[in-house]
Amino acid sequence: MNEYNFQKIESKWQKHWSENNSIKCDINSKEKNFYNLCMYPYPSGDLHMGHIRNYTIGDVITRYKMLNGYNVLSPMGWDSFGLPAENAAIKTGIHPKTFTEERINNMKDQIIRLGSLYEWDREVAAHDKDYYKWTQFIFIKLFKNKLAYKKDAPVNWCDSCKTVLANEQVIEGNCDRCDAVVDQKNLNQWFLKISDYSDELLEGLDEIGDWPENVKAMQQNWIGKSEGAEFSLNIENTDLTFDVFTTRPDTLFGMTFAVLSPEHQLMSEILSISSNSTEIQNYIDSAKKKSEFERMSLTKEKTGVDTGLFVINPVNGKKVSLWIADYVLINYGTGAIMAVPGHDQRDYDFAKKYGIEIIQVISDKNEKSSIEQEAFVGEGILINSGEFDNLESHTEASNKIVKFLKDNKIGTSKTTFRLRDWLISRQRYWGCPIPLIDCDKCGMIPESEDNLPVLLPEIDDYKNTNESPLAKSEEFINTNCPECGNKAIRETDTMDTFVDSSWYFLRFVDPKNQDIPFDAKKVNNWLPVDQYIGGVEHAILHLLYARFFVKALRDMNYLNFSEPFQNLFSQGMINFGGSKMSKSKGNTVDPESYFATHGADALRLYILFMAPPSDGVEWNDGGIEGTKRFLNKFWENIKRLSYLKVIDSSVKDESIVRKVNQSINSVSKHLNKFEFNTAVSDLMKLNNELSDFLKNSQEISKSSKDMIIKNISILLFPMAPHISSEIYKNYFGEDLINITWPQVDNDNLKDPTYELVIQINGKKRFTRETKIGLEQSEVEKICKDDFDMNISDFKKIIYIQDKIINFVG
RNA sequence: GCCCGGGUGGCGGAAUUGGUAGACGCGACGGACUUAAAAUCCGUUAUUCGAAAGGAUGUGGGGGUUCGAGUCCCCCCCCGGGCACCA
Repeated sequence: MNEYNFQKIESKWQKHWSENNSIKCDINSKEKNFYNLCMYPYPSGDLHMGHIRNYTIGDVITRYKMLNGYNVLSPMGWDSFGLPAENAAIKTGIHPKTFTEERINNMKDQIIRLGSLYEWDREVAAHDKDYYKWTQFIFIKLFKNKLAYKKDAPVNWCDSCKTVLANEQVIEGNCDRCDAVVDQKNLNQWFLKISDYSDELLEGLDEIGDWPENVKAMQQNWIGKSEGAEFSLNIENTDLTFDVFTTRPDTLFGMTFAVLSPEHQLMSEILSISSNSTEIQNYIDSAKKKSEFERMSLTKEKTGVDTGLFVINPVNGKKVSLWIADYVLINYGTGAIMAVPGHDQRDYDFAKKYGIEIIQVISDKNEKSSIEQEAFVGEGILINSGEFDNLESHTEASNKIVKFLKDNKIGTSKTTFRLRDWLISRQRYWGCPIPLIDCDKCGMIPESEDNLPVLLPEIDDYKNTNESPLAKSEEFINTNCPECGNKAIRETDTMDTFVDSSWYFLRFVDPKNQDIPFDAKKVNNWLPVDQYIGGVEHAILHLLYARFFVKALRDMNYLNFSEPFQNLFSQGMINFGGSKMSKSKGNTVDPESYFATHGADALRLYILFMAPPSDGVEWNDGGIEGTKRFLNKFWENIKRLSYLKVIDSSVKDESIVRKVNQSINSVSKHLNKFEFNTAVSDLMKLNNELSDFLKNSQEISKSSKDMIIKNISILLFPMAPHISSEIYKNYFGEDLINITWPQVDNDNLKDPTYELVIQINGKKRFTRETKIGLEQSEVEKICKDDFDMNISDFKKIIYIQDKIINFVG
């Protein structure tokens, strides 16, 4: 054996795995299937450390499962539609397709260079017409099932990107891509009806397998279910009514005013009957001018205008004033509220500012329930509430009052969600064309399935003005209606790329199917994904949309399960210089350079070793030296081990063989629990033990030598597959990938001696190397003989076998 | 404000779930090899008192339970992430 030449070894094995189709699952198998999936990446061109961490973890799981006898499906593909390719095209004139595919090739090389095993025959790319044909197909099915619709809506418009953004893509009023301020604009847009599944998306989180609690919590927050009541208020002396939603029906008697959002549909009627119409019009105009962010950030000072009109409280007939204020949002609930300043802080602030009456209707037994300084939102009993006095808030009284509303046909119980429908239209070129046709006669008609895919047209200029660049192609726009054959116009918007990624994990099971998006039998056999691995940045958007897609496809009979991802693992971010690595900050660490200087195995080990994989962590350049050193020492140790004189007796090897067995035990446990950092440290410890053994030994038995080299290679294989494959091949002539993970020998786990801790009153006083399995009396004797202790002086002795003895007194 | 995480040496982090706190690695310091450096190897490395043997303190802070607490209970502080005028 020579020096550890990682360059040579790594390229040799990467070639070997590829040429031998080392990972090739039997898609028709029904037994021991394991679908292991890493989130497919946007092809930015270069792998960054986040990818490295993601794919290293994924590859550890793939290889570990393979050696444990699983039929592993491990595919990889590309989330290859999206803005960067298009922006580059505007700048350089290179076609987005050319640009994208160059980057895919580059990134694929790097993924292979990391040593990750993927079944590349199953590769899919969102921009490939063989893929987006089926994205369009699914969209049409959604449309036909009334889960896709078009409507005029105030949308988030980024004037820098010239496109609309989903609510999820607006971060504190700014575009999450370019950071420009997002405006409100009214546009005719496509939506997917995710709100139909609000309840199921929420409840599914309780039934799903192993997902990080924080991801579940984030989705719960996002869906934002709240239960309460809805009832209508009548404007005095008119036949105008509007609905209000409240989660606190128990405070209904405390309503001292009502508020409409400035965008409320009753505005024109109110303007026509209010004596205050000029002021109202001014207020509506000024609210319109404020961006959503401005409105939200002005949390301290609430503004509003009195309509001079009154509404009647339906439970007690009390007349209260009607206001218009922009602290009431049009797109939550009904866009109108009953205001109970005594028990809601926002209403309280407003009432104080405008001198509106504040009534207390809930009282606690202690003085804490005063409403002198602020609203009282705690629990208590109802007061000033007529027949409902003395009921307990919030639940009991709410139930009774809701029942009253129902019985008197005033209102009803109601559940409201924060989750809105998913806006998927993008006025962009590099995305999946929405396959619909607008016919004057027939309306919105889907392209006939035989004509799919609706191909992206070739255009000269990718810049968008105020509509999608697709509109620049006359050839594309002008078509015939699939129903009546008359001239008709194509939809020119493309889809949000999150649509592409909402079903790719289904296509992987059947990637070459020319007739349907995927075969139901195969998908039902392989899904849900057994292990999904990706960054926490997708905790809400991608994961929620994919869950929605699966539920919708299930209801359209394309599959028979409800959740796409049984188990989810979110790896933490790798930072550098205290913040997220990004090209604009110039604080990136390029993984590729480490392939050359340290090797993929050393990089993989360091990535795994640096921290628990779900934690965020700071990149430390010195750290990778440590794993490189470890691999060098490991290589040298195996070499020295192989040179030892072989003898028959294995008596002297017992201890090191037991250490190997202990490592089989601990590495297996840690891998099962995703504790890769401690799995690596187990192997480092074992390597140190091996160094010590080699320092003191000149000879070894054949069986011990084989046992050590064999098992230590297998244990290392999931994490550092190249070096371990090379060693295994050198010694046993076989491909490690076909070997079975070792069983723990439970009879040989415990060391024969341990360090007994002798405590007096709970404090450590002495330690002593001691045989395991001793009775208390034997240990007491040791303490007496060796440490001169007078046992009878103590009141109480606590003995935990093979651990500790504590003398109390 | 609400909901999740988390707080352990100079640093990243371990700790069999109540039983020797600081494994493993990085860094630092000392030594060997070398003309020298790198690489490699051997030591030391929580703080503090002590020449040493040895002692005291120590897991964000304060209380408690226990023979024994990083781990369990109560109160408080700080940091990271998510949501937020959501009625």
